[in-house]
Amino acid sequence: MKQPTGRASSRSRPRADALVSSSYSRPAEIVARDLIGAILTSTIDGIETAGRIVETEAYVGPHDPASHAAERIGRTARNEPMFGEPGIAYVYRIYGIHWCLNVVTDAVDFPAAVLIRAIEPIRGIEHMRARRHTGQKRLLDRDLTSGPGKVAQALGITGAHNGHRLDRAPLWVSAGSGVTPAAVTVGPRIGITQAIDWQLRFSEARNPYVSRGSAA
DNA sequence: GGTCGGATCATCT
DNA sequence: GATGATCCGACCG
Repeated sequence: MKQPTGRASSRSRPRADALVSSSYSRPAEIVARDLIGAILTSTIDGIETAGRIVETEAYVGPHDPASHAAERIGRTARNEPMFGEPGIAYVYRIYGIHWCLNVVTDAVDFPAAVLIRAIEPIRGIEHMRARRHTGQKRLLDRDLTSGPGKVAQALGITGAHNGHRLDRAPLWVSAGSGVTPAAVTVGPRIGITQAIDWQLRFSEARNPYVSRGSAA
């Protein structure tokens, strides 16, 4: 769709409250820690939903054997966004069923990313419930977004958002109220078979919206 | 409370 | 042809 000359649409203009690109130009494990407490908002399909990030995982570079861009794999069509600009989304399909949202970090041509594993719903909760609803049972609030596949489904995130700059509609990250280091729990990543002892999962301590399997 | 298996497909060997 | 940064329902206790 063409825009009138001299005026960008709100869809392509950065949000004033969005985190700036330099926030992401740091090692993934630093960004992953800092994103705890930040706000993730989507306006996909005309529906606004938002949540507070409460759990992340860092995939720190080619030396990280659990990364989609590990050295042994190299640069491929799938992991290409991880080599791109810090602050863009890397969205991939897993198990043929679910979508997972990552934020690309560090530097161009250095593949690193932060997986958004869980958020605490803030706005559009009934829309999230409608998107997540599958069976007969009404989902508890804490089951709406307590896992990476759930976050994507609740917010309407799909492969269509792969490579999207996360400082603007329809999907962006903005600063939250801030979380002290003492309130962040660090532990091993989940669902991987390589580097299982690397302490690269970050979650807000005692938050009921973190995924199952998260350490106390 | 915990564990188990099926769903389902893009990606890479 | 095998695998996977997951989820959910079924079943057991």
